[in-house]
Amino acid sequence: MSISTRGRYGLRALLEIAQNYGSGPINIRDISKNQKISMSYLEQILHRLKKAGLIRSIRGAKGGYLLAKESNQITIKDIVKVLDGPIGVAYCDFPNLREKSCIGPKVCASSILWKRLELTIDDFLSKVTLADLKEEPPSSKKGMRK
Amino acid sequence: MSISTRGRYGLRALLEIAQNYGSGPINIRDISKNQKISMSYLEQILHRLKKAGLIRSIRGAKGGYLLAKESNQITIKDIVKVLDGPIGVAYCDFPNLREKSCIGPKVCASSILWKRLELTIDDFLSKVTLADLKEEPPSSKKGMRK
DNA sequence: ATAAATCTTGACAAAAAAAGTAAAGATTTT
DNA sequence: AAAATCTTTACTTTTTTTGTCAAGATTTAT
Repeated sequence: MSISTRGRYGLRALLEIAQNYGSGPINIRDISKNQKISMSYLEQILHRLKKAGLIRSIRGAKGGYLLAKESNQITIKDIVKVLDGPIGVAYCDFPNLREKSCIGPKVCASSILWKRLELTIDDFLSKVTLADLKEEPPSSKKGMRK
Repeated sequence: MSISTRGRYGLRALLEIAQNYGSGPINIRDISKNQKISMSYLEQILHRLKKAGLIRSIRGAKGGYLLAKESNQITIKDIVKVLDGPIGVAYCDFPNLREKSCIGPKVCASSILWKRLELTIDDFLSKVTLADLKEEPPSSKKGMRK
């Protein structure tokens, strides 16, 4: 009942990228440094996020990563789904029974419970976007660090 | 983001025990047969549930397991907690930094998110009890409560 | 054009967690 | 006393997670 480190790292990387909006693409090396995640592992994670259409990349010198959509269009659910797989809390414990598709009402009762839990989580995660978590842009009086 | 098989099996075993209310204790062998879970594994699971005070056991011939409380006093959260451990969706990724307890606002934003998710799940699971999932005893009409 | 920076991809390995098995022992009822 | 049943611990296997490594492809700046 927990989020994998891949999921957590992915969210942090995305926040880093989102934060950088307006300063052009941010490269893996910087994300790695700021978030203390190894470059190799980051490559894997970012590749998944890219394949899923959440970010896009620019190659070559001065390249890096950018959000593929506005940060308020990217939900946490999207991210978790890409990095942790679908939310599936539990599937039927007897998917392969020939005689009937389900062993009986007791099992069904629990299956239904897990399904409802899944929907609850899903609902929560699809209502929060990257924008909700993003720091305000460092425009005003406060000195900004790069 | 899923329930372990131990948790799922445990819930099913408990439903089996709850179902049997009024017919005295039910033994491991029967639960094992009905739910298709190995006796050895069940022993492990039931022992945890007993230690946690959710069920009690009667030894010797004609012995078996009983709920330790009314089925409406046992929440799914109780069960999951015993079998899957506490819900903890995610902890701080940098618990050991000496300088400060947190690396910065970006990390905090995600930590807070995971904490809120945790509370959401927790809330859901503590509102459902075994009684809500239990089948009606065979004599009565088939009423479905919410 | 070329070199350097950067993303891309696939294979592999170490570590941790989950799932399950086995067996000897203790207790109680009949 | 025997049989049924729960108790407990140790161990093994399997799966998942968490990464590392390395060669390759692409693009930009000069």
